[in-house]
Amino acid sequence: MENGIANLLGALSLAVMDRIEQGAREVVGRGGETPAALIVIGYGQGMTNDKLRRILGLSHSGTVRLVDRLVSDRLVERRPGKDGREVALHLTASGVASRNELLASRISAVTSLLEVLSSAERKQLATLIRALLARQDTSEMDRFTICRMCDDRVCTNCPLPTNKGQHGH
Amino acid sequence: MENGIANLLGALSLAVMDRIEQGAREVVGRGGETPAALIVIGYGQGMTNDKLRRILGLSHSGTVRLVDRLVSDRLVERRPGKDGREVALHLTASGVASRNELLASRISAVTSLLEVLSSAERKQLATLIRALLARQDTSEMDRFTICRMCDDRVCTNCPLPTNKGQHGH
DNA sequence: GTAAATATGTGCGTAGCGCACATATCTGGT
DNA sequence: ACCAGATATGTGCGCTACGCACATATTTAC
Repeated sequence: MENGIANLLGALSLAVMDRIEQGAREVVGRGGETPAALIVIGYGQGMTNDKLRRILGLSHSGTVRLVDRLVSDRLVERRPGKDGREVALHLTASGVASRNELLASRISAVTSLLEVLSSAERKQLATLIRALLARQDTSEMDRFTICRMCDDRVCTNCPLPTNKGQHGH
Repeated sequence: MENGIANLLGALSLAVMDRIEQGAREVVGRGGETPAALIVIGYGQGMTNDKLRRILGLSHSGTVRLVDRLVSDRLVERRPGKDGREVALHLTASGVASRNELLASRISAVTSLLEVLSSAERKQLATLIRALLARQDTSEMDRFTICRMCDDRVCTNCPLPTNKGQHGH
């Protein structure tokens, strides 16, 4: 394989993430995995502290403190979970609003880089990225991790597989 | 413009940077902008603290402390600059070695994601990314920032322009 | 009914960074 | 030659984001 393409994708990815993270920090006033946490909790699948920890790739205590910050910012509430041990994380009204701003800011940041391409070029690029993602060997948890900033309002059919390995049943 | 492509590129960029940053942390034992600093200093254009600050997008003091860390790790040396105010940053032998490991780790991380594409698909993708980057309106400093992790051993002709705006002469 | 597993919270330390301030050198105008 | 402003670096101090080790509560399995 030729390495030029890897370097180009690395540079583009850095530029994309710089812009996304800058926008996210402006919207929620926090960095690190905090913006992603807000988005993930907003997916609303009865998120718990421990699931969040795995998706974000943080330590347990780091996740607890992250949720502490979101709670002190009045963006998230801790409610009793089904299981008596679990905590069910829910967005407040203000949390939902911040999350929507966050998603809009992210799409806008990436779009500003993409708009120099023609409509046909963007279609080509979309097809290639979709293929690239679809052929990765990702577990369900990997998928949540990669998609932890994704906009569920525009990403209807995610190309990522959820069945890593797929050896037998 | 359709937003699906922006979301896809955002997700891919996140996956790419996750892998690059994880590898970088394993190689140099440090996170944040420290790996990028090591690469930038290695370009060897008589790097100073202040130029580095602008490229990395950090505060002045943050940059001084970052260099302190690199010096205490024996990867960088502070030498007197041409101008009596400036400090000339130079990699030590061990710094050069770490930088090479860092670059190799980055290329390897991105390549592992790309190798599911056919050779023809990779060529298409390279062409599209090259076009996307070439048409951005970037200043020379923007270029250094975007390329702060780039592998100068494989990136021969960078597509990024260096003449932002280009109003008048 | 007790041991192991699961889920959360806490004390404590560290890395990475910014703000405000201090210091040293260079530049330009008189 | 001199002095004000610009330029470049270093420092005191605090904060955010995070991990490790430990403590606690609940559930599951034998």
